[in-house]
Amino acid sequence: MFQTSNALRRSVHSQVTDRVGSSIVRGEIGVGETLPPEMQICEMMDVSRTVVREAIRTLTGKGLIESRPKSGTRVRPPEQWNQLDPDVLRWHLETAEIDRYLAKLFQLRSAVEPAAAALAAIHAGEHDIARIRAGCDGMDAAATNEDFVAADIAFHQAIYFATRNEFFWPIAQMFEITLRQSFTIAAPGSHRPRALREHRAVLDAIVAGDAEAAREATVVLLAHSADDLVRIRGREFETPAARDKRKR
Amino acid sequence: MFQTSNALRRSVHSQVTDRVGSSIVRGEIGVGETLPPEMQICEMMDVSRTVVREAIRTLTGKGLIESRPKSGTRVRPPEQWNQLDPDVLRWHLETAEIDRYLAKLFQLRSAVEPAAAALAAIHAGEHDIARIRAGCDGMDAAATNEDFVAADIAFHQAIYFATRNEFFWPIAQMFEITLRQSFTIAAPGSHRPRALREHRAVLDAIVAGDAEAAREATVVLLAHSADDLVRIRGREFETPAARDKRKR
DNA sequence: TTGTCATAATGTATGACAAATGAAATGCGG
DNA sequence: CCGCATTTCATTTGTCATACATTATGACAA
Repeated sequence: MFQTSNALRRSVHSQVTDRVGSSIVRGEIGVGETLPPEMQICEMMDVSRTVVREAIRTLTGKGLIESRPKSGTRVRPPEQWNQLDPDVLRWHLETAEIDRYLAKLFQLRSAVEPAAAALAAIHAGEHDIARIRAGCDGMDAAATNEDFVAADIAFHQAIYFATRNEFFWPIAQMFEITLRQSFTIAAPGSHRPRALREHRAVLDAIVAGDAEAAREATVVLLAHSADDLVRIRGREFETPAARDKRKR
Repeated sequence: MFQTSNALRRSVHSQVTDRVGSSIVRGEIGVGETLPPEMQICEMMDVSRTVVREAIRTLTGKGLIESRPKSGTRVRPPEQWNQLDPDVLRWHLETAEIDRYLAKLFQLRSAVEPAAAALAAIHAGEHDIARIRAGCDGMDAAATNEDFVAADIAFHQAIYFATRNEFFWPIAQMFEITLRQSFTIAAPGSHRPRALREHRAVLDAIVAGDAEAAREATVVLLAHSADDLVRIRGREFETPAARDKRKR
């Protein structure tokens, strides 16, 4: 391991994009403020203006900043960021408040994944089902915890792709980044048998083409997953339903 | 109206980004194929290499392409595109198959918005509620159909922001683009009273802090909205539940 | 208040060189 | 003469430097 994952080898403008983007997301620059003029950034990071401009272009494309002649390049309000962009997400995860972000992502997942399973039950083709089944089998055969997590991720991703709805795909992409973190911490080996059973239930419902069954099975799966997360990492991972139940 | 919306006045690299991105999304270049060398694009569009490179950088940031020295710039598989990116979405909507894309977006909306309303019921602050209420009032007071749609959009957006979960925000952003199209076509004036009543029901549930009620009210609202879309634009807008019901 | 202008920042153009890599050319042993 | 490894070459992207164009801000003056 000579490199920080895949960050060191990359091109110069990627590194600049990372440094600037990261400092924006972690709030070092503040909404509405302007970042230093391009030439000044060039000097600070010892790169050419070409590189800085291409980095700025990338960040503009992600909605983080907007620039005008004379007035400079300003940080846009976070409501306009592409929060689902993999890079933006990664910069978020570098923050100290990882648990809060994982919890919020789990909220989104809880909203989307049952519907994704229902759509998968309707639209999945042979290839899709093969991929989902491969995920199940991989979880079954997994020797190490790492293999188990990888298969688990593949399973869930396959469901998103099986919706045949491309707007679900980037959400799956995103989960790949985060599930890897939350699962490795939150999946105690003792729960594997139950997890496996619940995954197979989702698979069966999709194979049968039963949308409602697939939705319900996914809800159950996520609820138990949330229970684990609550137990291990705290109440932030609670679903609204569970919260209501506790409050009463 | 001297310009094609806001496309003509913009910077040169934005225009190049649009042209290239659009032609990729509409499949003129094909997955895995390489687009022409930078210099060639420069000649074709009569711009400098600086501009072309910045456009390519933007598209790379959206996941559409990846480039390597010597081998050129290739189109990545659509699974890796940031399909929720506003630009990518816009390029999609230029396609002939608008209905299919609107239908898919509605599927995502049906999945996300009930959960968003539930979260809003828990987390909304005074400011959030004021915005949601303003949306309702705006719908009530709307003279023209355009005003009505604008208020409607503001209402739904406010709910997404009220979740206090930034990962829901870009989805709201996206809907702003598309709701404007589907609503203007699919909202017959005769249904306004019912729509207004249902919107107020969501608002009331959020104000009361009742997550489950907010979810249910949103489900109802969306179901009726889907009915309208099905009636006007076709079966593609059907929800899975409605589809099951019809099949039985 | 209004209009004009200087100024500072981004936007665009051009030319040169570095680095990487795929493919052709080459050399060697069989 | 053929097959395989090696080397060389050429093409394309990546980076740098410089110059000029464009635009909007803020100050100044009528």
